[in-house]
Amino acid sequence: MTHQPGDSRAAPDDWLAIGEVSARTGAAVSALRFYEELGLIASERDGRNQRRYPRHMLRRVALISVAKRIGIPLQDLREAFADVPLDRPPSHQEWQRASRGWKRRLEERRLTIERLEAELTGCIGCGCLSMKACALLNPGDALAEDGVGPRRL
Amino acid sequence: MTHQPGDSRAAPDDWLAIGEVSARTGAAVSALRFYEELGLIASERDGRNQRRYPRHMLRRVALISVAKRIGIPLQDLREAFADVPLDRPPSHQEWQRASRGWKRRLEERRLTIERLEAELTGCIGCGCLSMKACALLNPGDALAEDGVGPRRL
DNA sequence: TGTTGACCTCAAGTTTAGTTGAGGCCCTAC
DNA sequence: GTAGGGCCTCAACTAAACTTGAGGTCAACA
Repeated sequence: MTHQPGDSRAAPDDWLAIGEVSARTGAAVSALRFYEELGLIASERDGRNQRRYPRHMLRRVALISVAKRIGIPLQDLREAFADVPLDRPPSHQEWQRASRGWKRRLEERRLTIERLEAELTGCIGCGCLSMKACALLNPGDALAEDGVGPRRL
Repeated sequence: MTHQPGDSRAAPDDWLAIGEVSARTGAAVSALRFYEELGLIASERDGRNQRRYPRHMLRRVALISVAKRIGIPLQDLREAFADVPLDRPPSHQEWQRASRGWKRRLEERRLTIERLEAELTGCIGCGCLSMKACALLNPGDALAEDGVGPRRL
């Protein structure tokens, strides 16, 4: 038979208490409850009505933390996670698909930063005193939009 | 003599009205007033008590917009701008120094993302089903901290 | 026995980054 | 001469992402 969250005979590490998840992921306990409210993560309850998390939830929390760090809003995460099941460990395929979506987002973000770095390198060279030549100030500059390269450089 | 903001004889493009700055930078008028309140930008007033911005302020606003886009909080921007004067166009040196500070911040951010991309590539390869090998889940992982590389990979 | 400690719920507060609205000034154009 | 546009201030509101606090349960430990 399978171990259940309320099953005291279950191996202690099969299901994690909220404090453990917090300790292992670095996310605050209150944040974890909040993510659950948003539907970003899920838990079962044990006999004492306490949350028990399956191990695969750690991965989700880790991704949420990282996304936060690089400024991706939680709403976007919901979409990114759309095809990854909450109630069971994702299959290889499901996880692959989600990972690829993630990579796309990360790449976009990295490219934005790389473009900006290139701009600034130009600025350092020229002192950026020439307002007309500064790509940062190009009106309607791609830096303020999505996915398109700067008009200059 | 130098043109002043209240000087109606000044060339029309020497000083910009808030609406113009908004149009050229993409920042909302209300956001510009807000940035001014925070001390991130500054303006003079013309004879009608309307804000007039020197051209070099466009560059600051552009940087603020970009920083926002990649998730850098405005407080950090204050520090980044600490050595760049508000009241006059920054000198070549001042701008160079600030630009270098910016580059450092951008690089950090880019590296974080690059590391995460590398992690995810690994995950796509392995399906990330092996919880013990997944660097994302390494407890106390550097991804949740500052400037230190991941323990794995 | 009692007192920690980890957990629970629900409501309210906080911070960041603004937006929206009311009420008003001044200039221009019909 | 009045309507509209662009600007002004100040106060209040919003949304995201949490945190904090009050009040309570349960189990283990001294």
